[in-house]
Amino acid sequence: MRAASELLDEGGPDAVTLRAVGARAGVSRGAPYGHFEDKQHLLTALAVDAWNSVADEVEELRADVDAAPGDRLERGLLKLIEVGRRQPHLYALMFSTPVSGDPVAAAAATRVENEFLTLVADVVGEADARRYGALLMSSAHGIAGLELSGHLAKEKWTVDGDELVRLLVDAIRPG
Amino acid sequence: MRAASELLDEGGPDAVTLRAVGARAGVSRGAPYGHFEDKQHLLTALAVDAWNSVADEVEELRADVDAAPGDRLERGLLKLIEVGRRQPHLYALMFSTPVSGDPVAAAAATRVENEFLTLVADVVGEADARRYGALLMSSAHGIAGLELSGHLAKEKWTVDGDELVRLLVDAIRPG
DNA sequence: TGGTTCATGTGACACTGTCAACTATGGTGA
DNA sequence: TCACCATAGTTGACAGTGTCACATGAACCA
Repeated sequence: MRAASELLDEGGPDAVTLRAVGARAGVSRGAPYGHFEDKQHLLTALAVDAWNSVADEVEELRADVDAAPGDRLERGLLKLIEVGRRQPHLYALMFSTPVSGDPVAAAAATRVENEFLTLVADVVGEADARRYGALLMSSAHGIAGLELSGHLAKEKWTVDGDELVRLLVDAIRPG
Repeated sequence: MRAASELLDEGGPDAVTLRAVGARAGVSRGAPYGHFEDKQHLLTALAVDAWNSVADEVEELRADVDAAPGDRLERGLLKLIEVGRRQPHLYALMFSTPVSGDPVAAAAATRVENEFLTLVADVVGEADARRYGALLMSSAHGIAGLELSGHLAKEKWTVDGDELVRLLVDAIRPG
């Protein structure tokens, strides 16, 4: 598991061959089949860990009552984007694994969504939280995606991801 | 090429095996190597076609001077999202192919970006076009991505992709 | 006619995920 | 101490995969 996670960071999903995973873990190529039904299930397990990790970070951030609601929301969105920056392959995995079908994966993703929902509600109120929550998650995901594929070059757009998040949160604020 | 495109739509990138492409085109598995350096280059060629196709559609839409600038922008963003809905695998390919390194792919993507840029400028003015252009493309891409991975269920967020685009364009309008 | 060029067919290679059969290994109860 | 069992790991085999060097064949030009 740890071995697979390292290999994913180093060379992407294609580098996560069962041979390589086994070698890194000090076992043989067939060993993972004792723990995972499938290569896909192994990758899904990595994605679930990532979702839960993001949920933990946002949960911790939400506990910081000193910060203004807008700042907390901004930093929460950046937590997600930073996964894309630091572990691009893992990030891609989180969103390429279809959540429907795997209840465990769906639950982990729902944790993150709910964390964001309360963060957004603190800024725009309960009534509009869902609408704007969907908008913010979409936009944050899009920013991460465009950064990842190199379509968000600063010399072209004059802004970077962080500024876009700030722009977005400001635009959402009531009034 | 046509054969590869069909196979991509039917079963995703993994279905685009050289054997299948050859069979569908009536030739043998090694034949594509006369036309493409690599399987990756073949897939990139599909992505370039898709980028140019979107650019054509937005260009055509931009010529419709009867529509309000805001409506044109809205419909332009939906053009991109609709590729994600109708040809999810092709859409994924457009953004998984890194534009840096392949100048042809970069040029095709730049065409789309410039089309959107003028569309945005008609709404917010030249001065803010780049900023808001980046925001809108990011958000549209994020909406398409979340729809694709099933994270944008309407029962959860009470809105769908189309409404998010409308919300976004309204939020961008000056004043 | 002979020669050149180019698209295509073909066999081979190393590699992949997968699985059935086999082999430790470590603990349980008698 | 022994037999028993569950669990984890190994290993050989299988069907596919992308890739490439080489052979084939047809179309064109001198």
